[in-house]
Order: sequence, then C-alpha cells, then structure tokens
Amino acid sequence: MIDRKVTSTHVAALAGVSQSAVSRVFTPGAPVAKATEARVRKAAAELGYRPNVLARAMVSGKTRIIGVMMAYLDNQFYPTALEKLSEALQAQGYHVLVFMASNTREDVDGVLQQILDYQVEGIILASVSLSSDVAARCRAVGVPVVLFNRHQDDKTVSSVTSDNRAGGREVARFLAAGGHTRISYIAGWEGASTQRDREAGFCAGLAEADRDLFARAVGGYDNAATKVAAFTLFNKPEDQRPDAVFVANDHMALIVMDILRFELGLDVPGEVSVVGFDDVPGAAWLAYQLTTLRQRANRMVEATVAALLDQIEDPGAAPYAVRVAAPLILRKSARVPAGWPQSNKRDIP
Amino acid sequence: MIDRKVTSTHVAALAGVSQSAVSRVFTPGAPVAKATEARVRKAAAELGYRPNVLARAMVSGKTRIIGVMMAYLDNQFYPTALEKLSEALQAQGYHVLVFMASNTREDVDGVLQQILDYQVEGIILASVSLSSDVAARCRAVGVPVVLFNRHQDDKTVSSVTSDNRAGGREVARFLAAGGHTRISYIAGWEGASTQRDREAGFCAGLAEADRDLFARAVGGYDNAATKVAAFTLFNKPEDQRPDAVFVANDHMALIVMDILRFELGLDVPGEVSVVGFDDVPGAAWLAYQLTTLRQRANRMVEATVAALLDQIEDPGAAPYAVRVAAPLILRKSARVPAGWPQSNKRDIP
DNA sequence: GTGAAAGCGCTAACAT
DNA sequence: ATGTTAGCGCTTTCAC
Repeated sequence: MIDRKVTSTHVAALAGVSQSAVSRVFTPGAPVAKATEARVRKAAAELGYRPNVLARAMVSGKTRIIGVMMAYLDNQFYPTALEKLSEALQAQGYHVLVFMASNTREDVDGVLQQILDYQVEGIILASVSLSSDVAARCRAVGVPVVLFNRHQDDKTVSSVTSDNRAGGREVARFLAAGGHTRISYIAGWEGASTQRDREAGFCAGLAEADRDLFARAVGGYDNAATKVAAFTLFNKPEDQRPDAVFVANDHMALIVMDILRFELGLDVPGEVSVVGFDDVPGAAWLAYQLTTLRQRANRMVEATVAALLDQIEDPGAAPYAVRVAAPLILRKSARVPAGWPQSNKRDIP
Repeated sequence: MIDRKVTSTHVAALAGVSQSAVSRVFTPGAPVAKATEARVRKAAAELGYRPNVLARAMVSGKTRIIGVMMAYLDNQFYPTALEKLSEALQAQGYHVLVFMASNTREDVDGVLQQILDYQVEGIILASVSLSSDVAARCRAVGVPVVLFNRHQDDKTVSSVTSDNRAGGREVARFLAAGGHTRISYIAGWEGASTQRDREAGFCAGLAEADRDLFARAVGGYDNAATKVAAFTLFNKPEDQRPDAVFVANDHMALIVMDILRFELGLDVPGEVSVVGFDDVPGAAWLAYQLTTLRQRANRMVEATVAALLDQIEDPGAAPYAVRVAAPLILRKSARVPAGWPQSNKRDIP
C-alpha cells in the first residue's frame, strides 16, 4: 500500500528528465543517450516502475492480447493445446485471454463480441465453429481469426487441423488389411468438421478396400451418448456385432474400450479392434494402449501461431488452411495386419 | 475493412448528442433521458459500436481482468479447474488472462511482473508458490492474490485448498482399518504444500492407528520419477513390499496402478491397495476404478472467486484461508474394511 | 438531463 | 538526443 501506481512522470521527475525520455528508454529502438538511459533506469528501479501495458496499447493500438475461445476441455487434447498455445504466444510477447463458451451459436457470437471489446490483436477459436457474419465482423475491425482443430470453407479465416481425411482413410486401410470383416464407426458431434472429415476419409478408405461400413453409431463427443453408442453396437451375438471399430476421438475410444471389456466382457483386440484419434495422454496408459492417430499438438500450435502472426503483421495477407499429417500410432488395441509397416515413430508425443 | 474502429464520438455525431451522452448511455446507473438513450442506442446499433474496454479501464482503473498463473496442466485436475474458474469469473463480468510458468522462482517472479503490467484487478496462482517479496509487491500495488490448491503461511495472501491434512489422515485410518500391515506412501513434489499436508495428515493418522510407515518413495508429481518410485517400492518379494500405498495425487496413482498390474503382475486390490487424491476423470474410468479423495473443484473455484472479489471490492479486507473437505470416494482399487461406512456421496463430481 | 473540459498513462510526431 | 505537444477512447466533474 506504499506507492500504488508509479507512472513515467514520477520516474521522469526523479531522474530529472522529461516524461518522454522515460518512454523512450522503455521503447526498444528509440534514440536515447547512454547517460540518460542509465539515470532513467536507476530511477525506475528505485520506484519499481513498469510501463502500463494498457496505456501503451491505447495509443499504439497494440494490446499484445490474443483472445482464445474454447468450447470444451473434456477432451484431454484441448488442455494440452491451450497450454502449448499459451506458451508459444508468450514466447512471442503475446498473452492469452481465455473465454469459455458452449458451442451454441448465440453463445459463440456473444463471447466473440466480448473478446473484441478487449481490443485483442487476434483470435483463436478452438473446437468452435463460427457463423459467417461474425467472421465478417472480425474482418471488418481487422482482427484475424484462426480456427484451431476445426475447418471451415469460409475463405476469410485461417484454420489449422490434422489431415483428418487422410487419417480416416489410413484407419480404414489398416482395419481392412487386418482382415476385419465387420468394420464400424462411432461418430463424434456431427456439427464438427473433425467428425465429418474423419468419417469421410474412413468411408472413402473402406470403399477403396472394397468394404462396406458394417454399422455406425453416434457418440457426439459426449460421455453418456458414447456409452449408449457402444452398447447399441456391441451388445449382440458375435456374428451381429462389429469386429473392429474406429472411434472419432480418443476421449470416446477410451470409454468404448471400458465398456467392451468391463461391461460386455469382450477381449480387445482379440474379439474387437479399437482405433481412436488424437493420442491423448490416456491413450498411452498401460491399461489402454490405444492404437490411434496422433494429432501433433506442437506442430498444430506452431502453425496456428504462425498463421495468426502472419496476419497481424500483414493485415492484407490471405488466410490459409494448414493440415498437419496425423501418423498412426500402433499400440495394443487393434490387431496389426501381417506385413504392416511397423511405425518408426517413437511412441511419445 | 469497412468501418474499422467505431468510437463514441462517431455515435454521438450520428445521434446528434455529445460524446459524454453516449458514454452515459453505456454506463449503468448514469442519468440519461429515455429519449436520448433511445437515439443513442439506435445510432450505436447502426454503427455496430461497442465501448472500448481498455479505454474505459484507463480512466476507471477497472480492467475486469484477472491474471491466472498455472505451472503445469499435466495433472488433469488443473484444466478442469481452469475451465471452471474462467466460467465463474466470466459470470461475474471478469475475464481470465492466462500465464504459464515453470515453477521456478525466477520464472514465477518474472511472469508475475508481466501479469501486473496488464493492470489486472486480481491474481490467481494455481499450483504455484509465491516468494514473499513478490507477494509484498502485489500488496503494494493493491492487487489481491489468491493461491489455488496451494497454501502458504504468508498472511498477506488468501488460499483455497482441500483439507489435505484431514484427507491424508482419513486415508491412514481407512488403510489401517482395512488390516493392511505394510502401508507406504508415494510423495509428490516436495515443494508443494499439497504434498506436505497430505503426508503430514497421513503420518498422523498412521500414528493414531498405531502403525508405522512401512516405506516411502518420491514421485514428485512427475511421470518418470513416479515410475521409478513404483518399481523401487514394489519390485520385491511379497513380504518385503507394501500391501497398501497412498499416492499423493491421482495422476501418479494411475501410473502406479499401471506398473503394479502390467509391469509387476500384481493384483490390485488383491495384493496391494492403492488410494489417490484429486478424483480426476481418469480415476473413475472402469480400467482403474481408483479409490481416492475428491477435490471438490466446484467448491474450490467458488471459494477462490469469492475470496478474490471480496478483496477487490474491499481492499482493506484481510486475506483468509479456505479448506474444503475432501470426501473419500470408495471404488475398487483398495480393500474396504469390514463395517466401513459406505460412501453416501454419489460417484460423480 | 446534458455539454464542455479535464485528464487516465502512454507513444509519436515535431521542434530544438 | 531531448523536450514539447497532441492525442488514443473513454469517464467524470462541473457548469448550465
């Protein structure tokens, strides 16, 4: 309670220079004499002075704040991503203002408006879709948006995803080559591009291998719905139930494995092969050993930050979409086809 | 790219009123005539005007930003907490600026300084300890700090934790009553108050039950160290290894269960009982069914937000410490003593 | 009830 | 190289 706010004026007074001299000392690349700088720094240290970021932002227009909106952190993949995003941005001198939103249209729009109120320099939308008029408003005020782990055909926003289509296709080839005859799919939330692309790729791959989809259920990226989906698909006599299932993300895949083994008494992978998508930490735990497609969070984060900074630095730059390859990580939850190339990727993220 | 920034002056011009009239319309409780208000709102809507939060913050001194520093999100408990914290604060009109820090002294101090630069109204430190001179500086600039899931004897900061001591004690009673004779402990990071308090309570409880600690190892809340700890403790003939272990948090407990079962071929709870702390989502998964103490994230978040707002609203208010009771959730990883009261808590968070 | 005027703490010309 | 001046977009007296 001693000093409360110390301003550049206080420092200037103590150092016996003008207020703008102080400002220059704290502005990288501004012209200051060695001697002045020294005196100012000394005074500043004495007073515990630090520039007010907000005041600086007001005049410069640069807040160094990036707004991040997330819809749900249930999926272990998102906390990880958030952490890395925050670190990467911090390293570039930016900071993350977090906004949680349910994935409803009104909520997203409302929250986005709030983000904009903070004069953020950029926006990252993780697992959130954007109505096109909101995208338009961001564009109007010149705030770049990048979609993380979600894609939209909207040409005005950048997006970074895994190559979900290729991933789905690879799983289909893998399962078909493994000699499975009743291959099924558990879908995620149908509003998500990840769900759509993974399924599209999977079906395409099945077709290429001359297989039909044996069965399909919807887990919606939701715990309860996923349990129901697993029961509907598997609570049947052997010849009527799938012998392989591709689950749209790991979060659901782990739940499915639990039900298969502990509720239905099925052996995985003996009686059914399970493949997921994401490679969350739990997938590697010994109790699961889930074969899955790895989302390379580090690469995705790098790409996201790069896309955002590109547009911040050059507002004219065109948005673009990045797709990061998702390698298949072979573990123990799915039968490996004879002769299938053993992964040469080390089993760590 | 049409309108770029719309300011209150633009709105004022369109509405044919003064700029201050516009300001008043957007200031709850300011005196404005119905008619003026209507015209201003109409003009504002037309232009898509929204007050600039930062400019407002400059003059009012209220940024409505809360800085949150987190050290590691490995532990599933923290993402959950962050999500709830963000939601609760949003509901109060505040927003969260996230800072990641490694838990080293220099890093914490540096990051804290950055937080302060943003003129935050309050700071939440999750799983981070604070040097007392930094605490002093926060006090000096009048920014309240609350420690989340960490306690410090420092009387200048509030803290919210589970009742870790009581929790540890309960586990000791539970394990002793279960007839275990070689009870051991796997410690978390020794710098953490959670670790210290849980262990202290555990040992006290053991003493009360006339037991000695059979063995102790340190997992440090770290994956690799935890594996080593599990091997050191359990890779031994039956009579030389523990028949029960209390692990300082679930994150480590799940790793320990994996090693016990899949590396050492031990039956849990047949040959060894495992109890954790936190009740992270994974603890309830069927593959683990971990008996654990539940940290009630919702209550902890409520208390944290309340403590923070108390101090923001009344800067003179004294900091205080809150301890939330942590109920023992009985699942399948530990033998239940005959006659032990069955939990009447429903098995959901 | 409303407008004019004075800043909040800072940066960025513009002089000197 | 340094001081002076003019704002950034807003809230808040202060007169009217």
